[in-house]
Amino acid sequence: MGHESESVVVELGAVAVTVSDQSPRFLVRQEGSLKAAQARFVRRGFDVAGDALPSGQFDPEEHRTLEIGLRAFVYQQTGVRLGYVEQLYTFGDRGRHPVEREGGHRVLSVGYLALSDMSDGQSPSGANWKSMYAHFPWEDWRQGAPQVVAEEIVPALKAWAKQSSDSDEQELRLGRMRGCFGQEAAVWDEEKVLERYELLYEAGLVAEARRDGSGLDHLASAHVLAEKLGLPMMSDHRRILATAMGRLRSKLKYRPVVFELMSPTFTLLELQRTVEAVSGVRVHKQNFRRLVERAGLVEATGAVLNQTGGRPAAEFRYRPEVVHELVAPGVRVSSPRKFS
Amino acid sequence: MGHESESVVVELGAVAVTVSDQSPRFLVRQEGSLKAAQARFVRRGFDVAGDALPSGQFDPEEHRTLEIGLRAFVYQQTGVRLGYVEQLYTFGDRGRHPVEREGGHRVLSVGYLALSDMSDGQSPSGANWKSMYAHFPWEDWRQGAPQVVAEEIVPALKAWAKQSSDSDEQELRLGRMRGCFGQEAAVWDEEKVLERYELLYEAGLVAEARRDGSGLDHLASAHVLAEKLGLPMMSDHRRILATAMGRLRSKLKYRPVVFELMSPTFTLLELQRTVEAVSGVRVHKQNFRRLVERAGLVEATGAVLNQTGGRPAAEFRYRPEVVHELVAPGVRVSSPRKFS
DNA sequence: TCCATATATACTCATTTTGAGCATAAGGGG
DNA sequence: CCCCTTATGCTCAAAATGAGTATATATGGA
Repeated sequence: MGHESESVVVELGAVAVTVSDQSPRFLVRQEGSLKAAQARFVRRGFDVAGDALPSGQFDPEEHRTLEIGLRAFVYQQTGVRLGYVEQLYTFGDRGRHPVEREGGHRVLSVGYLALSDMSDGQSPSGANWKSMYAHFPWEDWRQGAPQVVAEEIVPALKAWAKQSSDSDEQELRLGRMRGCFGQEAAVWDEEKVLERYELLYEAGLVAEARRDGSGLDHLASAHVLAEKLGLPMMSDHRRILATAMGRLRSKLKYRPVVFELMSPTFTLLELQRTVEAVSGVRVHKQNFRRLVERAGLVEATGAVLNQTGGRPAAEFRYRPEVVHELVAPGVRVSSPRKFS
Repeated sequence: MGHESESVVVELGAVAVTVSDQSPRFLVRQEGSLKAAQARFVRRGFDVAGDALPSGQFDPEEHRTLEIGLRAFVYQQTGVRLGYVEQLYTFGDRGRHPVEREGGHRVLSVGYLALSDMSDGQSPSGANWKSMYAHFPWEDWRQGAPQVVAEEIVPALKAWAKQSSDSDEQELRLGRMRGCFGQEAAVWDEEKVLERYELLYEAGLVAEARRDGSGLDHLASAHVLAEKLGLPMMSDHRRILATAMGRLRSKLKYRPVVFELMSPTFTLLELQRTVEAVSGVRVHKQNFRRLVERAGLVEATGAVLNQTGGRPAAEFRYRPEVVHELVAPGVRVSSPRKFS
């Protein structure tokens, strides 16, 4: 076993999230943005349909830390300078990267979650922000359960369950379906983004599953359905996206990370809309305000904004001191049964 | 920039945790357990005092997934077959690994957290389990605030704060001290294990800081203090340990992971003691029982155990079904003001 | 035997937190 | 001024939480 065979190429990739127009969005790589040196490595994946996350090959000579490398790639490929960044997960299963399938080096991807305020003109022109829910249409429950869940996903997963010859396995699949999509006794849990995507993948319903060959072609309608299940992405990037989205929704509740998505000052409704956009569920306005204020997360600037369409709103700013105080609470979303 | 310079060596390491004798413990590598092929790589770190976590170099030829490689290394080096495993963090800063300092390849470490039930004879003879609190004596608040906090850590951190020439920086340091160690208005937060270790490292108080050269030698008593601040470990393994401990304490509260540390059946007091051992705080017995039962985490087996020293206890088992039910809750620890 | 001492388990009670809704305030546009 | 909209203050019941009290049932020894 020579040293050569043991070496591994490390790819750094970012899911950079922002919220605009009440939609969570993430950054994709611009074609043509790659330096020649990187292009060879990165282009390989483009034979697969769909956008790609900004990413590049970690260079130990150039990058003192992984994060430094990541920021450089994102800047090169999108023009965006990242602010808040946290590590998500390291993906390393054989065969998940297109380069490997062609017999190249084994590729390890270190995924990052980044949060940015890209409101009004903060985003460089040309930065390409894609809607999260265009790729995960079943994740947006702000207007109630999305049609696609009841009309497409649940029936298709029931059919998939039936296909198993083992009746225990059938029950297991149905149980997963219920737990993931809030059917029957189960309740919608907005954090299970990854579980849901993986279930759909395993059932062969999303485009990537068919592309990767594990798709179930017995369903004649499979390709029609896949089109209703959101836009596919290059390689396993949609899975990475799902990981990021789940992590973000979860973190929202116990750390004050929403503020990384806000401009320096904001109204409480703007804050609420941002939380709702990310979590995909609506919250009770008065209780949200109570929670945020009681936790000491914000303070009024004193200014009043009257372009809100109704009574003018007080302007607030984040109070970063909370982090050093007693406990640092996040913004808990607790979906009310009825919408306000 | 040749291809060679861009390749990276990936190390897989595990913090395998169990609880025995009311103490959280973790697995360390046995010297002499290494295959010759690995020894060269791994031995480098041994010039630094302290134990090492089981770890080895990821081999893309041999290991289809990172987890498979990890399990193999832990088995080879300790004889333990891991059960529950989750990824912790990928460490990649330049200079953190001894091999790099000698001019070798850049090393990336993917750290894992593993949980095992190693009660009564489950652990292979020779497996070397070390007490967590021997390395983090300030983390065990089950008997109230540990002496070392008030007598050593707080004064030393105050002294460290004073040293800064900038008075803003002084205040910042004091604030971190209070937040980390629950002084004054702040409350002890058992999850901040990593923040605390990093603060002590930054202040040059732990042995590793002095070893790595960032120690503050103006304090004549520094090496005396370092001995009271727990056993050091090889390389940055104590930092990885702190990461694992913090993650575990946090996860305990929202996922039913304690049961990975329990034997198949147990009494509620045994379960409580395990939670307390890991979280390092005591909980109210009656309320703990109420929480666990109400959440449907356990069910009585019907058996009764009367070797408990008092009234016989009912025997319980974990009910894995909860995970598929409505919400999957963990075991929230909420330290009461007074101890029962 | 009977008591002291453990632990086990059931229940109570006050306080807080949460979910939900009502009511009023204050802008803009007809 | 009326009406629509959003902002903000306040109430209220239900649920969760923190802290006990009370009682049950073992063991070990006086």
